[in-house]
Amino acid sequence: MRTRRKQMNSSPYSWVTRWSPAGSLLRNMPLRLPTWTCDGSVKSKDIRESFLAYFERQGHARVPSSPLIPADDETLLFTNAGMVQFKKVFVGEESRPYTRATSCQKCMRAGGKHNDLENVGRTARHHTFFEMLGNFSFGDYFKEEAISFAWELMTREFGIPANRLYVTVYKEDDEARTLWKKIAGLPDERIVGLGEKDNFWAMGETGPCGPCSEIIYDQGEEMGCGRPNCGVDCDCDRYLEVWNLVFMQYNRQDDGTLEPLPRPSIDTGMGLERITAVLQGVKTNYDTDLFLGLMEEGRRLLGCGDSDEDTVTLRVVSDHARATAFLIADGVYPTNEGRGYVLRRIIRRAVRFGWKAGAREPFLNRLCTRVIEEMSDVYPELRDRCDTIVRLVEIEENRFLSTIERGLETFEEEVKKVLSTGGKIVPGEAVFRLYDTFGFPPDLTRLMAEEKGLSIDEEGFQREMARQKERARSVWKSRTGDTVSEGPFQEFITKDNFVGYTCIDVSTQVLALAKEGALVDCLREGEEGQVLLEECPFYGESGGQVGDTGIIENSNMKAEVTDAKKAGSAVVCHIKIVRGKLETGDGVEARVDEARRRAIMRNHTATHLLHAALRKVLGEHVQQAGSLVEPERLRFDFSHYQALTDEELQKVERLVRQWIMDNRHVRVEWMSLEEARSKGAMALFDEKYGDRVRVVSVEGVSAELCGGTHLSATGEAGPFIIVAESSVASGVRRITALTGDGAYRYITEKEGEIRLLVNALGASSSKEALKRAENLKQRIRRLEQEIERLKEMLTRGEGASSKVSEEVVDGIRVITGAYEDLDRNTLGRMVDEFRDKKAPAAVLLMSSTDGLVVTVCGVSRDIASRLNASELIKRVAPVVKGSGGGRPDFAQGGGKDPSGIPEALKAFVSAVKDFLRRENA
RNA sequence: GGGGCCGUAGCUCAGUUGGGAGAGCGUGUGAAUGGCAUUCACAAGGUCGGGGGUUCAAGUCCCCUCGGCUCCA
Repeated sequence: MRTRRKQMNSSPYSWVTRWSPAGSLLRNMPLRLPTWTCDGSVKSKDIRESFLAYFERQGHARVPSSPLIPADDETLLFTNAGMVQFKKVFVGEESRPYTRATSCQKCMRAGGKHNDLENVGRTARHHTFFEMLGNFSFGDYFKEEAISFAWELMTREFGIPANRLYVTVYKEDDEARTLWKKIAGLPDERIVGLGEKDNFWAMGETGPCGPCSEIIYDQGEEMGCGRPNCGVDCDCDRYLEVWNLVFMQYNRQDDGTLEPLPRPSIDTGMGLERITAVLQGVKTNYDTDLFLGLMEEGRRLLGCGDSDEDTVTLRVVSDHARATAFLIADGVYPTNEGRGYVLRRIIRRAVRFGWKAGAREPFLNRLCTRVIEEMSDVYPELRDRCDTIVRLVEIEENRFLSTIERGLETFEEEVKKVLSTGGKIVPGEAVFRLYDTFGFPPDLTRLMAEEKGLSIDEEGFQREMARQKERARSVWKSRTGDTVSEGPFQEFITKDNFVGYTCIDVSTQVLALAKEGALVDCLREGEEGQVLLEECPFYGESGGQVGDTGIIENSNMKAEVTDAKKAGSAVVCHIKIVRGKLETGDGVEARVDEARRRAIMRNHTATHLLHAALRKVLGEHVQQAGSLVEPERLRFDFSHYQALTDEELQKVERLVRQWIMDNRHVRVEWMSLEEARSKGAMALFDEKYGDRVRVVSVEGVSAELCGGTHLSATGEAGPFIIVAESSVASGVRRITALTGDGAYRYITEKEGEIRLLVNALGASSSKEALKRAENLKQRIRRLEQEIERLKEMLTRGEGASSKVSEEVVDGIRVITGAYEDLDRNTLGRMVDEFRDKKAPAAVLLMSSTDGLVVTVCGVSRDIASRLNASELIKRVAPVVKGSGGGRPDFAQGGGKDPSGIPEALKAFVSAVKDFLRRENA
C-alpha cells in the first residue's frame, strides 16, 4: 500500500504542525490559527494547489483542466464534472500513460434537474461555473486507498477536526462502511447508509456504475433548520456534502444486471468553492476569497448595499461573470441555440439583475475584466481571450439592455391587464410574445411576474411554442415535398452513381424511370418524371450546391434535365421529355449544361475563399451557418455578433480577390475523418460523415469537408463582388456575392445605371452628377419655402378677403368663401386668420381642385362650446358629395362635386343658424 | 425557409377612435453677467424607411418592398 498511515491528530488547533513538511506547498504559509476560528486565513489558491500537490505526492499525474466544451461528446452540453475528460478511459476506449490522476476541472451547470439557473444566487452554494477538485484511479487503487487519501487530506492536510465530519455510504456497501471504521475510526452513528437515489452513481442507463460515499461537514447546529429530524440527509445548510467518492465497480448490462468490472476504478469530486467556504469558516461560497473581489467590484459598479435583495443581485452577477468569462474563453459565443444560448441566457440574467439594481449601462464586461485579472494565473486562456471577452460581453449587454426597455413596456401592459381582471396568472400567449418578439427569456418573465405576485402560464407558453414549431415544420415539409421521394427507386439507390466530378458528358443506361411517385417503364413526349441513370454526371443538390441541369438524349429521343436531387446514395434526375420516348434499359447520352455548371463551380470555390477570408478578417468564431451555391450567385450565412463594417467588407473582398489572382491550386482528396481533422479541415458540426471524407483544399488558404464541385485553380473564378450583407438571425450574418459572368454583368449593369443618372442630371461625369443632385435638392427646398411664403401672403392679402361674404347671426360672424386650386394647408391658415381677426366667428372656406372639393371649417375658441366645427362640416360636406370631421374648433372635409359649392356655403349659414336656434331652445 | 416587433428632426424618442407633424438634448442667432460655466428668448433642421391601395383626409388602416431586432426550423 502506498498510503502512509498517519495518526489522527486529536487537537483541532494545531494547523501548522499538522502539515507534512515535505512537498506541502502550504508550508510557507504564515503561522495561523485554524481557519474556522480565523476568517480568510487560507487562500483558495493554496487550497487548490495543496489538493493537487497532495495527490501528486501520492503518485497521481496532475492533469490540466479540459475545456468547458467536451471534446467528441455530443451527449453533454458542457463539462460538468472532473471525470468528463476521462470518460473514455474509464470504459477502456482510451488509454493514458498513467493509471492515477488528479485535476482541478472547470465545470459548468446551467439547467437540468440538479441546477436550475434560477436557483443560482438565491442559495449559498449553487453556481453555474465552478471548479471541481478530484482524484481518479483507472483500475489502479480502489476503495481502501481512496478512503485513506480522502480522510488524510481532510483531517491532516486541511486540518478539519474529525468530530465535524460524517460520511454516507450506499446502504448495501458493507465494504465501505467497514473501511471507514477501520481507516477513520468513525463510530457507526457517523456513517449513514443511504439508498440508490443518493449513493449509487451511474454514467447512464448502462455502462460503468457503482456505489459512492460522501464526506459531510457539519457546520454546526446554528446553521441547521432546527427540525427534530434534521440529520445528515437533510437539505438544510447544516450538513454540507463536501466530497463525493465514486467506487466504479460494476458494468450495468442492457437487461439491468450488474456485472463486476475487472478493473474497478475511482472517481471523486470536491467543489473548490465549498471546501474553501469550509476552510475559510464562512457561511456561503460567496463569502470566500473566490468571490469577495467580484462581490466588491459588483457593489461598486451597481451601487448595491447590504439588503437581501442586493446580496442576491451581487451573487448572481458575480457567478454569471465567472461563467461568462470562462465560456467565452473556451470559444462559446452568445447565440440563439445550444451552448451559445445558455451563455446568452446567463448574460441576460445578470444584466436583468443589474438592471433592477439601477444599471443602465454595461457592467458585466467590467466584472469579467475582474474575473480575468483574478483567475488568469491559473487559467491563462482568460488572458489570451481577454479582448474578445470584454468586447463580446459589452455588445451582448447593450443589445439586451435595449431589448429590456422595449420588452418591459409590453410586460407592464400585460401585468396591468391581468391585475385589472383580478387574475393571478400571466397568460402563456403573453409570455410567448415577449420571448418570441423581444427575445425575453421566459424564466426572466417568470421572475418579474413573481415580483408582482403573479405566476405565468407555463403550459400555455409551451403550447404556443409547439405551435410555432409546428408552423415552421409544416412549411418545411411542404417545401421538401417536391423533392424526389426515395420510394419508387428504393431498390436501386444503394449505389453511388455520380460520376460528375470528372465527367460532364457520359454514355450510359437508364436503370429506372418514375412518374408521380411510382415506377414506370417509359416516359413519352411531353411527360415529366424522374430518371435514375447507371452513371450520372448531374450533381444532386446537397451541401448548399444546387443540382445540375442539362440534356439526356439518344437518336430516338431528347429530354431536358430540369433538376437533380440526391436519393439515398444515388442521384436522381428530374426530366421533361421534349421529343420521342424514353424506356428503361435505353442507352443514352447524358450531358450537363456546362456553362451553368462552371458558374456553379466558380461560386462554390469562391464560397470556400469567402469563408476563409471571413475567418481571417473577423476571427475564428466565424462558422458556416448555411450556404447556397447557384449559378447566378452565392449566399453564405455565418456566425458573427454584429454587422460588418464597410472596411471589413472591403478587406474580405480584397482578400478573396487576391487569392483568386494568385491562381491558387485547388485539390480534392479522400481521407479518413481523423486524418481530415488532424489536417485542420473545417467541418459542419451537425453534419453526418462517412468513414471516408472528401476534403477540398485551396493551397495555403483553406481545407473543408465538402462534396461539391470545384474549380481546379482559383483564377477561374474571375471577378468577385460582395453585393449584400445582412442579418438572418441574432448572431448570424449573410453575405451574397457574385463571381465570373454574374459579376461582370453586375458591374456593367451598375455602370449603365450610373450613365443614365448622369445623363438625367445633365452632367458629364458621375462626380458632377453628385454635385448637381445636391444642388437640386437644395434648390427644391428653397423653392418650396418660397411657395410657402407666397401662400402665406395670399392668406393675408386682399385677394383672400375680397372673395368672402359675411353675415352676422346672434352676434357671431359667419364667414364663407370659395376659391380655386388652394390646398388644405393654405385654406387652413386662411381660416385661422379669419376666425382670429373677426372673432367671435364661424368660418367655412372651400376650394375646388381637379374636380375635387377641399373644405375647411373653423370656429373661434370663444364660441367653440356653442358651435362644433366638426358637426357643422358633417352637415355641409354631403352637399358636395363628400364627408368630413375633426376637432370642435377646427375641422376639414372634402367632396367630389365642385358644382355644389355655392349651395354648400348657403347650407353652412343655415346650419349655424340651426345650431344656435337649437341652443336657445 | 416561416412567424412577430421596430423604422418620425443630427441624437433619444412622443404622437389618442384616421382630422393642422411634436418634446428633450444638440446646432445657430439674440439678450442677461466684466469673462466663462449658465439662464432666458427666438430660429434653422422632416421624402414620418420606400412604393402602392382604402378614404373627403393616412405618421396612424391594408398590401408589397428595404433595413434592423427577435423566435422557430
